[in-house]
Amino acid sequence: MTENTKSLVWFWDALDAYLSRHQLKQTKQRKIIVSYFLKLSKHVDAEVLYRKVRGGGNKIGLATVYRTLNLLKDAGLVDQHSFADGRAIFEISRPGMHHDHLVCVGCGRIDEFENAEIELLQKKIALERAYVLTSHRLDLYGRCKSCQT
Amino acid sequence: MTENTKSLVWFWDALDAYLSRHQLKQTKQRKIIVSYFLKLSKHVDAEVLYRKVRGGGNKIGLATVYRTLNLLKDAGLVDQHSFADGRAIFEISRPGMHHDHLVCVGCGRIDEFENAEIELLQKKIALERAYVLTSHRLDLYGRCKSCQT
DNA sequence: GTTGATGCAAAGCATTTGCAATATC
DNA sequence: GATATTGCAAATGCTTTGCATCAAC
Repeated sequence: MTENTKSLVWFWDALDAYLSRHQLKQTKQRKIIVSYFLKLSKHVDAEVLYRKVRGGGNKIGLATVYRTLNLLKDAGLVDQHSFADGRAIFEISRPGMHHDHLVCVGCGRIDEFENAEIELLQKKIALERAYVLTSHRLDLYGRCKSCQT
Repeated sequence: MTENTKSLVWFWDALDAYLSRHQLKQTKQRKIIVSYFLKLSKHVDAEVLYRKVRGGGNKIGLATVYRTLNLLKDAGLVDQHSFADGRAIFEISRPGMHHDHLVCVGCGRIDEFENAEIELLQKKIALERAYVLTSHRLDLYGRCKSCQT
């Protein structure tokens, strides 16, 4: 277990709890995939994760990577987010800590931000239009410092 | 020419100009597709437009609908927007009049809104992170009045 | 009669699914 | 040993593309 994953014992615990609670099985591919997922920084995309796993010498199918990611999503442990280019990224869910993304169109880098004022304004807008909000998506696209020629 | 399209002469003019400027041809399928596009209200999706066109007794391929929509997009006459469910919608571009969307997860209805304060806050955030913004996307998902059981 | 446009079917892309083989409980 | 899981390939849904045929200039 690496430095990185060591601090994420809660994640493994929550996953174990979810698995037994749903009589799902603890398999070695799930362990491998999850540990690579945790080793990658935030904003993991399925293809990249798959390549990392394969690169580590494990012969696991892409479908299993997707299935595992979906499992984590169902368990409420990760959030899925899809960007304008069609790819989806997964990140460890930090309940109550909502944030939005700033995506660099040059290098693909993703930064996060939170803004309470914006959230408030969104609620106000929904209220005015008589919508009951379930979620929202705010992505800012632009060039990060190092991609501004 | 219907009521609806009559008021959109500028659209046809701009399209004609674009076509000749790029030595592209004025075809009957383009005319048909565009007139159906203009007849549909805002937020047109390719599949729906295709069905309308076919419903009108025209045998035009789906690919041509997509090609025409992309042409309009290249001409700067329509904007494309894609929602969380993967479908894309096209709408007449109203330069300078940026707006965001409120999407009903129940019936698929789409409302629009603009909020200068939010735009301003976005600019502020980008500035703080040293990003040069190129675009953004803000979608609010929820249930509209008639979908609140 | 060039050159661009169309229709169709095939290809892409990211993701999901069916199914027989296999690992976990 | 029952049942969930895997790997693979095939299927998906939306959109694009290749190509021979056809229409616009």
